[in-house]
Amino acid sequence: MQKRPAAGVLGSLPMSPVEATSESDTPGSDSAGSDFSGPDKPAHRYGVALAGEIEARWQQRWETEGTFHTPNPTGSLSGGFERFEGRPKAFVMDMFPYPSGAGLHVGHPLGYIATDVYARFKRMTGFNVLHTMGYDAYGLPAEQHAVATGQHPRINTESNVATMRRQLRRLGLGHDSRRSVSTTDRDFLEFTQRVFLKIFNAWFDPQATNRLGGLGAARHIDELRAQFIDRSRPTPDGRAWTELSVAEQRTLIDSFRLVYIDDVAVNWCPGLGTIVANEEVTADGRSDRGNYPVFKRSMRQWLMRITAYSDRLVSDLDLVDWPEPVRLMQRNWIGQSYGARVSFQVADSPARLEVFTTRPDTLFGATFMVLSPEHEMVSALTTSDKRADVLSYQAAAAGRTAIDRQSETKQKTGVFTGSYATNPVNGQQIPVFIADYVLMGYGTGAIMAVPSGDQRDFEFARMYDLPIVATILPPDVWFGEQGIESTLDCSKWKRAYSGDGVAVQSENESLSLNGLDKAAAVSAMTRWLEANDCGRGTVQTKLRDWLFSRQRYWGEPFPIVYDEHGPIALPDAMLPVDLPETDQFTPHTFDAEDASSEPQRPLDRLTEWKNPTIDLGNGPRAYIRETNVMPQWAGSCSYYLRYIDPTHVEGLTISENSDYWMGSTGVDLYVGGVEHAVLHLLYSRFWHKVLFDLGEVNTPEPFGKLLNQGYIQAYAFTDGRGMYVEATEVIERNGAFFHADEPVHREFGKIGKGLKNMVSPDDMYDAYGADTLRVYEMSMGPLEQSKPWDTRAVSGSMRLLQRIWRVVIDELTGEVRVTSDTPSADDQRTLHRTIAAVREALQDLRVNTPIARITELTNHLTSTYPGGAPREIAEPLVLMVAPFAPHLAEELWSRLGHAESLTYEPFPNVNSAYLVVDTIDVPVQVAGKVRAVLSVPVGCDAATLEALALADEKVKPFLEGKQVKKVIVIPGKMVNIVV
RNA sequence: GCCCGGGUGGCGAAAUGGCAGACGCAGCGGACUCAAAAUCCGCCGCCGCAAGGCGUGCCGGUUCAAGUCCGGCCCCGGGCACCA
Repeated sequence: MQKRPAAGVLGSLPMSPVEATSESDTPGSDSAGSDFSGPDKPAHRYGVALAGEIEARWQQRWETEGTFHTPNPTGSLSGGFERFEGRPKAFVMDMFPYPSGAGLHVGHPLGYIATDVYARFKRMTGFNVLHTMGYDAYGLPAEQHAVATGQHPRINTESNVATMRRQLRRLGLGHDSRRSVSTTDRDFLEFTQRVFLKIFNAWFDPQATNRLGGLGAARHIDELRAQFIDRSRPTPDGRAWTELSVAEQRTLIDSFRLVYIDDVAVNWCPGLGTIVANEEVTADGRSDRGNYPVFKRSMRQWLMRITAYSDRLVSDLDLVDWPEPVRLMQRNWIGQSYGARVSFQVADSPARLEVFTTRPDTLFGATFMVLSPEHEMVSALTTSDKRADVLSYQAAAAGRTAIDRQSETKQKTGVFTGSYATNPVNGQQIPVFIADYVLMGYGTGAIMAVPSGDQRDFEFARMYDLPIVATILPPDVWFGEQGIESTLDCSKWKRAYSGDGVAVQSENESLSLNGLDKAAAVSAMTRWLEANDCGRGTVQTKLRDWLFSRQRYWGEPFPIVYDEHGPIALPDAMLPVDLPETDQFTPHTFDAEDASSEPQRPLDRLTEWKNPTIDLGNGPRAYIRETNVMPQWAGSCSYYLRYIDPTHVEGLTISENSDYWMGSTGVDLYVGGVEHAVLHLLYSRFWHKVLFDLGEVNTPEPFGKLLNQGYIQAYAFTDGRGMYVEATEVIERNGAFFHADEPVHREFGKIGKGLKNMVSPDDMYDAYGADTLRVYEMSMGPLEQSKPWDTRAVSGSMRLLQRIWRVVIDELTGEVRVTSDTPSADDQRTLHRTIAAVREALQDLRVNTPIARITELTNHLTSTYPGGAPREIAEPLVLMVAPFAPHLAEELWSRLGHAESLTYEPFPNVNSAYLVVDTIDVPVQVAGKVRAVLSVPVGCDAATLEALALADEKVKPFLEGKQVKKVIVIPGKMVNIVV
């Protein structure tokens, strides 16, 4: 799930540099760290050494006691559930990471700390909390690393997972380690294959009523077969089911499945021996890695029918509490447009050309047609005299990638096929062109061109001197902008008019749109098309079915074998289909220019594995295994369900457990980077909806609340040659920056080794401790916001923890020094205001302001009670800081005499009696500017306030020589004297 | 080009339409110290000696009152991009 470029770069590093960093001398630790760890400090001051000791001790105790083991209602993890009976649940998740070999930098844990703070707060407010962490461990970087080193990817992957687990353990995250999964674990692989088979053994019935009452639902494939058998659904050619051969039956059923095989256009890179994703192709049509040519080719691939769910994937976005930008991105990605399909009769031919248009109301203005160069009917439509032109245009287009085409100038190109089609509304014969501005991947790959209403068509028409007919009357203001008189003579127009307006020049014997506005014209035309059997209203989506096969080694094998008729799903009992052991994970590569080469998948070479003899119920027989593997997204689609029942061996989960943890709205909090706003979250929602339709889960959406954490960025420095220099060695002098006395240039960017501004959490553990890192990251600002890392500023968080320590512990003796004194009313008021603010903010996942409130309370205590604060205030303070700095809080709680971990200790409650005050300050404004502050009793009425304000000595000078027009009094808030 | 998000001190940031800058970093001054560090106390938006004036990207509006609401612009960041 790692963002692609990062995974690609970081994943291929030969070893974990983090191990090396943390054991050698760490930049920054000597300058910043020694401030807190020098030899002359009081013996029991909270410094980095003491923090490290406390943290290691509590991490050990949590592990030994299973503090964060969360019980399920039933099954193998149900021990201790009684304690939570009747309590609410909270399922708190991070997007799990790809275990990169480069280890973590300080930006990674931001979200993990935030979910941990929230999870700990929820535990202290009575919730049963499911919180753990997994690893998305299949994928390309590990495979590339294996290719480079000859070492099996599993070895490297497992060592990277171990490194990350170690780094995260030191953060003190309250994860239930029993539920921590890696997608490459054998159990998890089996789980993924089971989910795959649920989807494979399902079809989408657009007529079925789904569980939300809408139309369209997945059903088990056997129900489709039953419909064919009992003839409630006719076969395509009308024959009875029993009259079909076994092969025909299989092919028919397979064509309905949610997972199916089809020919699709892919980016084939012979030099790499693999298909590459669109994002991996450079602007000049070469591979991102290796710089080999990439060819657009059609290949047989596995696909998932995600487009069947387009409507629900859009409409159910209303059911989730997600950031609006993410919902928008999903809607745009799915890209539904409402319009019509229109069918054009080809002249002198029985063939028809179908197009999609969002503007059927402009059909009278369609004066030519354009097909994508790859359209399947191009060859049939091309007349012999045009064949040479068409073929050369097609060849030129094929040699260019989609990206290449787009980067071209706006100049439209195309060629005439020699054929004409009939405009169904006016019988005109209109020429058919091919042009690469029409994309094969959208709609039908063909358009009706309305040059008066579409700028692209307009440019094309001008280029090839084609007629332009207005069907909408543009408003006068539009003509004004063009600097021309209002006219329907489009030869005078400078551009197409695509806006709204009244239809003109749009009538035939049975239809007139003239005078109608756009909406009325669209619906009138759509009705006419349907009545005359040459079109219908439809919704077109940009979303394509999901290309699900990869020609690689390090991924999940399909639980599929083939016999002579096609693919067969293996039964659950034969799962998992393990990835076979081999030392050849390199894809076979070809002459980089050989576009006609065929991919040879790594698994194809394992002939013994590929050709098993299996008994599928009719005796042992030879089969051929599927040798594609699943894409990396597969492992991340359903992992939240595995967290629920990590040891369960039948089906997907125990339904009682998934019902309990998913509740009515799904995962209660899902935190991750916005880079997954579309693909991961869309694929995951799709799988979940299929499982929902099939009754495997009972929420329509997997993730009820989503939050995107921002990035942590850092300054980077370049020298005179433009080379990056080690950021930790740069010195600031009078606003300028120097590295080894040479001036350097400061810029701002992602943290990482590339920019030589890497800051690892290990550096921070060594210089300050994990609690300080946690507090600092939470105090930096709102979680959603990107913000710059500043190692210098970390010391402020350290100082806060030192002061909290000092509230409870005598630095010189190490003795607890809280008193049994009765706190003053002022203390109580400060405390309870803090509690109220912290509780309210944490409910909303605002993590920075509670730290400010806790700081204020701490400062109040250290200044009021330099020798030790009242226990009645100190204990709630310790509990409030616990979600942020859990090790420190546990240590203080324990020293305060509590035997149990504070994990489930109730979070302090607000006693509103302490919030009551008898006097308040009311600002007095004159003409909107504050001139005085009145100290008045609570409940002071408006008349008294007004009198006090007008009589105030500070106010009087501003009233001199002026007429008081009006006095606005908001009792308890404000007095404003208007002059 | 279209669609989002955001512009507040030297820096990170706070602020149900009601005292702009809480809290922290950096900086300055003081206490302690032979000294330094650490710690503690104080100052810390800009202009001004002061009184005071000016300040939340810019211009305008609504309101007794605008960082906050409305309209128009500018800049920065992100997403999509010949989608018919």
